[in-house]
Amino acid sequence: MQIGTASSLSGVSAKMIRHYETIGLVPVPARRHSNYRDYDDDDVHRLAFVRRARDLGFAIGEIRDLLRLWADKDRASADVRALAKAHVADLDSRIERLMEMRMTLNRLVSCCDGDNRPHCPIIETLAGG
Amino acid sequence: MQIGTASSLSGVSAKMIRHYETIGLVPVPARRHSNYRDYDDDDVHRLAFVRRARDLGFAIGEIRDLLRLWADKDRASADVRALAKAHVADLDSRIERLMEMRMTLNRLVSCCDGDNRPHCPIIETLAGG
DNA sequence: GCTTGACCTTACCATGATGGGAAGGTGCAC
DNA sequence: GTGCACCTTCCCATCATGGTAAGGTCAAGC
Repeated sequence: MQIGTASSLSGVSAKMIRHYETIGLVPVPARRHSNYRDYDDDDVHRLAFVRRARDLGFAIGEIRDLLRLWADKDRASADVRALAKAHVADLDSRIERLMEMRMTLNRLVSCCDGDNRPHCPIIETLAGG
Repeated sequence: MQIGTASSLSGVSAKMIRHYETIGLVPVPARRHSNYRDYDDDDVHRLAFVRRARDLGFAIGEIRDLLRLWADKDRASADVRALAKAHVADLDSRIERLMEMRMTLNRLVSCCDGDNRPHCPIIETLAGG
């Protein structure tokens, strides 16, 4: 099938499919005599795998590892689990950081009158007041 | 003062100070005859403002607005408040998205034995199983 | 046979915030 | 007068993604 078909079946844009190919995340597909890329069901399956991993926030490097583990029929599930737990820890710290921002900002917002007068604790805090 | 001094006083790297200058976030400073940039306390104050806003997760475009509001002595605090609330909403959706990822992943991790055997619900889920 | 339109190809540029490095100028202290 | 710390500009890289331009391919319809 052509890249457009593989794209709609996998949920990965044609642009990104080509990109994943150039960075070596997915194998180089066969070409027809038209020079069009030619994908099969396995390719689509792999692309859908990548998309799901991206949806869970895994970075490209981690997805590379996940694809290797997926292909390795003798893998230890402990390896996958460790990778996933590391990613959860990463998510945790990002969430915590964002929540700190939110808490600080919410505190400032609740202190701000929000009227027509210029006095504003938000700006004052940013200004180092 | 030189850019290095302004950098340590404001907490913004010299690299980023120059960057903020080229994108017009901060004004072009005076130059000495050596062609070195020359900053004063107001510049440092503004840079520290930018850094605090960045620390709260504001994007450059929002910081541009905040700087304008800061400079406008007749601003309505409601305008600042609205900007901050919009940013809080943005933080909320990012947090929610990350928490969804974390929840899904944690569920998978808890279903995974994490032993030497290859069977792994994490990989299977990614594979669309 | 020729046109039209949908698809494909590569190549380049952009985002946003930041860092790295190269090649070279400035200025002060010893 | 040399060495060192600082500065300058310019270019490149990240990460994942999108856009656009210029051109090739192919099938359907006239």
